[in-house]
Amino acid sequence: MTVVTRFAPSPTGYLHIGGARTALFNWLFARHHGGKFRLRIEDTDRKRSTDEAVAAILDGLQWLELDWDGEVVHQFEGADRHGEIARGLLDAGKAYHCYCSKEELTEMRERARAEGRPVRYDGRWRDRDPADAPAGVEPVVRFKTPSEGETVINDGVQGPVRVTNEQLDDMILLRADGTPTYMLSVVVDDHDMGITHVVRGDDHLTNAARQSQLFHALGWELPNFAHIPLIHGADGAKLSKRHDALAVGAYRDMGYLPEAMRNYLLRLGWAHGDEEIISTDQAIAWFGLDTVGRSPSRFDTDKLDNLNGHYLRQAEPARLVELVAPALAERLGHTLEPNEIERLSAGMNGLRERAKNTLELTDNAYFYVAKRPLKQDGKAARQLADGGRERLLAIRPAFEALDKWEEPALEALVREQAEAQGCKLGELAQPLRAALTGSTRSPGIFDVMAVLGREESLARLDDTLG
RNA sequence: GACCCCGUCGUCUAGAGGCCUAGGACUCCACUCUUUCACAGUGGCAACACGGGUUCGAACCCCGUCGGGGUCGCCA
Repeated sequence: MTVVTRFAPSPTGYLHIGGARTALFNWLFARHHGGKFRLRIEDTDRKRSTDEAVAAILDGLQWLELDWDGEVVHQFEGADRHGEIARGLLDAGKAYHCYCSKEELTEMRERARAEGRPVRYDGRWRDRDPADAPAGVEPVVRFKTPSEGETVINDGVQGPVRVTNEQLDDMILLRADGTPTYMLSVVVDDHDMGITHVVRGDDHLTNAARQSQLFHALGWELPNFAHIPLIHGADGAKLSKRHDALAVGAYRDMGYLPEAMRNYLLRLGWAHGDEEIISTDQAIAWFGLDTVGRSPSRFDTDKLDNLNGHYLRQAEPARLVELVAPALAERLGHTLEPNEIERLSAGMNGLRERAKNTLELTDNAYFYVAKRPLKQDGKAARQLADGGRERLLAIRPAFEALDKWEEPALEALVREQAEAQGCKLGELAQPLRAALTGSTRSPGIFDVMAVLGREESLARLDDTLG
């Protein structure tokens, strides 16, 4: 059997962290088994679905590099097919028309709640004579839920979950306007698309019982269900708008790398022994539903940052330059010139060691392309004022005379000069850093000098000495 | 409220009856390295929710309590 999974978001908002992880698990599971990963947009609620949301979801998935197989399925396009299925159920006596008004339903629920009874539709139209139908009321179609026995979901993550059937009321299949509901559409689509494994959030667990009843009524084979625990905010509550920066796109904007995001999301609810840094290939090889945890987890930015820093240090300089270039260009007011890009590329090795996201990387990289004369920050200015300028002045000729403007030679020279001046290396290196970078924190100063080159280095030096 | 799920360091987790005086990672602290900041390395703080069973033996099995979460829509 070829494994077919799907990610089925509803396009009512952006792709959030929880959805992203669901997508990741589905993707990983499919890739692990050499199967298919399908994407289906659950847009049966016409009022709330938007094209912008669809675009945002696709965009988020693409950023995370979770590629789907085949065409994107838009659920609503199958409305006719879903309607047919519902009518078939009606003909088979497995569904019926219900003429309850919304007011009636609200009242029913309120009374049930007040009396402490389970809140659900009481099935009042289930066996009623259709001749009783009030005139002018468009009925909904409800599914005749088995009233006795229990429904057992053998969940791939949660294990067997039993729900007594009397707990489940007769769900609506077709709305009064004839459009299918989600409950109907998922079942039909999952069947039609040959979905073998339904991997989704825990919040769908009870839905699985209802859906399983529909599968049975239709005589269709049940897919394997796996309900993964939800991700909560740092405060332990369900992820919501209060927890800012939920959209995966927001993480991209905050300078996170997709591979870091994938690694982080993977470790939320899933583990492979003590492994922490897991490449995507390795994840595909190792991933399985059986090792998915059962308890919800909290989103922890610190860990994400740490992982992002790790992947940043691994990233190719050229790629990082590309990521950093737009923001730098904006700050500079012009698109980067070839020599600037070259300088950034050369400096990236030292730069990427010191940033945990590309925003920080951008800030740290700025001095390489900044126009002279550089502005010194407070601490840097102090370094120069506290005798630093004099010491630099004293070694300036030695720089001028240096043969090879390369890191080892530069370092040797400064060490030599420090000894000659009878000062510590730092007393020379720090003012140098202040003059060349405008800051007291930067990559190794000899690295910086080599990247900057003789001409630029001396020019920056003179800016502060003159 | 009813039903369902969950409960190991602050966080993510390993653990599938003896290998556990509970391991790793992040955070935090100290030290080492060091021209700064980082990185890296070393060390440290820190957990089996509670109460009963079962068993020679329980973080692991059972029951209860408490706590957290989810679902109860003509939303998905």
